[in-house]
Amino acid sequence: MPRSTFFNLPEERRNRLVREAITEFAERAYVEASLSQIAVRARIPKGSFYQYFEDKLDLYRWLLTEEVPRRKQEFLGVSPPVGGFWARLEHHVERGMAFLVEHPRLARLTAAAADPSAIAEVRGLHRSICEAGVAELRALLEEGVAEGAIRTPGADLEHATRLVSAVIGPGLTDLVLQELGAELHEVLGSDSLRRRLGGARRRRLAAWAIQFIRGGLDTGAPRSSTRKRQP
Amino acid sequence: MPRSTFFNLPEERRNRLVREAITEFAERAYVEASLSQIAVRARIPKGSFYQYFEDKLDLYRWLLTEEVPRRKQEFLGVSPPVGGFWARLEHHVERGMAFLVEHPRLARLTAAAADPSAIAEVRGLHRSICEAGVAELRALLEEGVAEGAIRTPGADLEHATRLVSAVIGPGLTDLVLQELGAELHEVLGSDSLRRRLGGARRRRLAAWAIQFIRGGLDTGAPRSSTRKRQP
DNA sequence: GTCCCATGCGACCGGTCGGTCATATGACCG
DNA sequence: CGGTCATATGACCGACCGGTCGCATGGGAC
Repeated sequence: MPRSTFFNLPEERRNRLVREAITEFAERAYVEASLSQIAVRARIPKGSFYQYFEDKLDLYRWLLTEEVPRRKQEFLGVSPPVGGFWARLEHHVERGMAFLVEHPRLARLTAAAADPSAIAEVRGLHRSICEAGVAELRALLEEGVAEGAIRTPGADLEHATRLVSAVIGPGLTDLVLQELGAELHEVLGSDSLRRRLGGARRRRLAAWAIQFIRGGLDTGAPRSSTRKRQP
Repeated sequence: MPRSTFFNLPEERRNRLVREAITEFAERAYVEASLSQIAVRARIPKGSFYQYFEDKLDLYRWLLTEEVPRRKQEFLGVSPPVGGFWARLEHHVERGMAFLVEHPRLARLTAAAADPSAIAEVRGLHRSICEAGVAELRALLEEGVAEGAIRTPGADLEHATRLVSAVIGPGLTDLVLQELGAELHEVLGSDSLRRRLGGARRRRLAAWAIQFIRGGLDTGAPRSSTRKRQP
């Protein structure tokens, strides 16, 4: 966690630091990212940085576990659970795409949890973020089971969650980039791409993905309901 | 490409270098990987390394585009196209999982194509590998369309390919790791995990994944067949 | 023998990194 | 005013990196 001095910082200075840190960690993996560069770009002496954070990992961890999720929540708002399960899931997916389009750098930081790393602490951090995401999705799918929208029996819900997670994570990201006709790195420089991928197209894509997932869960799961769990 | 001196090397020395390079690049992303470490572990002076390769990227590129694909082909063998489309796809998926289980390090190098990188050349290399993989899968799915096994009209095949790719790529990898109860990094140290994930369980998982994909393609695609392409 | 040349080799180079430390600054207190 | 204390600062540190360079070596050609 940041030191108290960080939170006492004049707002403009603190914002500069956070903004440049997000940019750096969005464009470069943890090891590639350079504190010196962040400091220079934020016009904050490196010595001062260490008054605000314990070290590089402290900053990274705070971004991934506090700042980015906070901003994501802010963007998503509180979405009241309206409509049937599939409509809710579709809405969830569409909002996720909207976040990717409106805040590419924040979305990239969220996705960084899937990056490999040779540093054990970073791996652990990424892992915990991944698992939290999977748990959230599993809870959502469990609602679908409870409502009878999904016929998957409990034993396979874990597997189903993983596949669905891959579809709405890397799969949809890939698809969105394809639609934009751009690479991730080009997209990061832009603050907002809403002009290139508006709500209508996003909703069409989301509906399409939901059809894919719905079909997969409907026919895929029940046939393997008799498999045994590993000991 | 490696220099000619590399291919003239005594076999044992060359194998040591290749083995240690594969290990290093499997465990660490490109930027994290250290030539010095590879050289030390392969007991080859760093000066000598530069007799064999232009630079670090030359080695990495050769591994990703030549050596690893060659070994993968060797492992997969020439699989004659027998059975219907879905049976063939299932076989394809099962063999992919087998490769992951029997040669985790090689499989990890193949998957490295999805890693982000701030180095333009590395990004380009990764991108070309990814696109090649997608093209291969698309060709396969086109067979399915030709045979009438998939009802997806042509316009959406590109999108469908991307989602299927996410399922059998990151999705299945995640699922396999879940089955193994291990993290990727733990798995890399082992040469073979066949005792922990044998053919029977692999086939069950593959069949499960195919059901998921089949259901997704059957119901998901046709409904959006009327959408317009972007200008 | 002597020359040549491909290859082996490790000390060395410039550069960047994450992180530290001695000092400077300036607000507040007596 | 002098003293104290939190904070600001940038020169500096040791480690490591990818890559180079000049010398060593050794097997033919003659």
